[in-house]
Formats: sequence, structure tokens, C-alpha cells
Amino acid sequence: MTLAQQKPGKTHAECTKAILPVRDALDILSGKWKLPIIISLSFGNKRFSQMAKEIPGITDKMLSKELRDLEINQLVKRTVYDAVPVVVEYSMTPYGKSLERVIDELRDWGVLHRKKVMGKMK
Amino acid sequence: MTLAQQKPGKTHAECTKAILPVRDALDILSGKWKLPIIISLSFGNKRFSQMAKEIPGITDKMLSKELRDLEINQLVKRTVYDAVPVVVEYSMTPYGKSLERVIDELRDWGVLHRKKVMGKMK
DNA sequence: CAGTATCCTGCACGATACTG
DNA sequence: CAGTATCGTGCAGGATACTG
Repeated sequence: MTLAQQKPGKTHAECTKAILPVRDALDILSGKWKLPIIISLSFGNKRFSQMAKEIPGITDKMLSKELRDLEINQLVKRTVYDAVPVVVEYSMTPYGKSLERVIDELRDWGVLHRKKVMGKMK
Repeated sequence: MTLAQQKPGKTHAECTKAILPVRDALDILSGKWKLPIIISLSFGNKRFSQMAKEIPGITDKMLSKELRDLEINQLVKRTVYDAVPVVVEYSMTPYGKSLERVIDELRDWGVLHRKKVMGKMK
């Protein structure tokens, strides 16, 4: 059911409940680095230091933390290869790739928005 | 062009540019109160104090600030009716309503995610 | 190579009081 | 009614150093 299709007269509890999954999705993408990391991995599997190089400005700490978040949410898979020194590869899970549809939708709207407010971006 | 369809070998500049509109869309929805406000207004035009009552926990300051943000981004229209005391009505613009599609997409994914991590939400 | 550990800072947001 | 003004505060994120 879409927003527009919802009948009026919903209780606050129902409205709050309707917001929860949207919040969840937004939380997954929130923060400064989630998007760059997801996009980077969407182009192919990467190793830690490779991503650290490819994402301008990110610190090891943030990369490590955000990758862990994404792994906990099952969007990213961490694979350790037994070598010396150790090799760790990160990849998007199939589930993580399902986010691309959402990101594409956000981009479509964002492109529209850029055009609309062109020249007076905050 | 979707993420998946992009060819490898893009420059960092190009990647960064591809992220920008997504960031824009995300920024519009970011923060604690944007979503509740947008959802509230999607059910119909509202007056300030009416929204303040309907959105549990929001302060006048935040409601005022977020409504101004949304107005600046042309998602919300503020109409002042000449009465004593003054009456102000907020409504979604047609443009603002175009966000509902994005929100619905976020919700669809969020519902999936809730099922996937059911029982172990952070 | 693939990360932690510590310390620090800015800003989103909250509490409370006040106003045309 | 429809908001500002002022003062706090917690936490996301940054800088830097260190480690198995």
C-alpha cells in the first residue's frame, strides 16, 4: 500500500508503524560513508586498503566501522583468505545488491531535484 | 543508467558525481523529523499547532526549522490566511508528492529488511 | 595488510523561556 | 496561534598513533 492510498483516520500508532521500515532503510544508508562504500563495492569485490585508497577522505577507522555495520546488516560479505600477510576481501551480498534499486530511485529523484533547484544549492 | 549497468573504469570524479544526486535525495529525508512531517502532511493540509500535536515528541523549534527546510526545497507550501489570530496552513506541493514514490520504495525495502533481520534488530 | 585505541570537535537536537 | 531566542549536550565523525 502506498502513502497516497492510505485512508485517513489512521491512529498515531499505525502511522508510526508505517514509518518504521522507511526509517530502517534510511538508517542503512545514513552517515557520510555508507553510500561511497556501497557504490565502490557495487563495481566489484575490493580489499580493505584498496577501498581506503578509492574513497577520498575516509579514515581506516570509519571504513572499518561502516564495513562492520554493513556486514552485520548482511549487505556486505567479508572473506578472509589464508595468506601471509592476511588477505581480506569485501563483496556485496545478493541481498546488498537489492539496495541498488532503492539507490537508483533516490538518484532519479535527486537528478530531478538538482534540475529544479539548479544554481541555488545550499 | 543504473549502478549495475555502469561500466567499470570510471574515474573517481565520475563516481563522486554519480553519488551527488543520491546524497541530495538522502539529505532531503535526513534527520529525525523530516519523515514524520512529510508523512503527516501527505494525509492532508495541516496547521502548525496541529502538526505539533500529531507528531509525538517534536518541539516547536524543530518543527519550525524542518518546515522551513522543506519549504526552501519546494516540497512544502506555507500559506498564511489573513485572520486574527493569524492562521498558517502547510501543504505538500505536487513536487513534494513526487517524493512519495521514493518513500514507498524505501518502505518496500525496509519491510524486506525487517523480515530478514527479524528478532535481532539493533 | 588490515585493522584498533584514544582523544577531540562540531553540530543536530533537546529544554525552556519568551513574543507579535 | 505560530512561532523565536538562548543555552545545553550526546554522539557522529576526524586526527593521530599504534598493532598482530
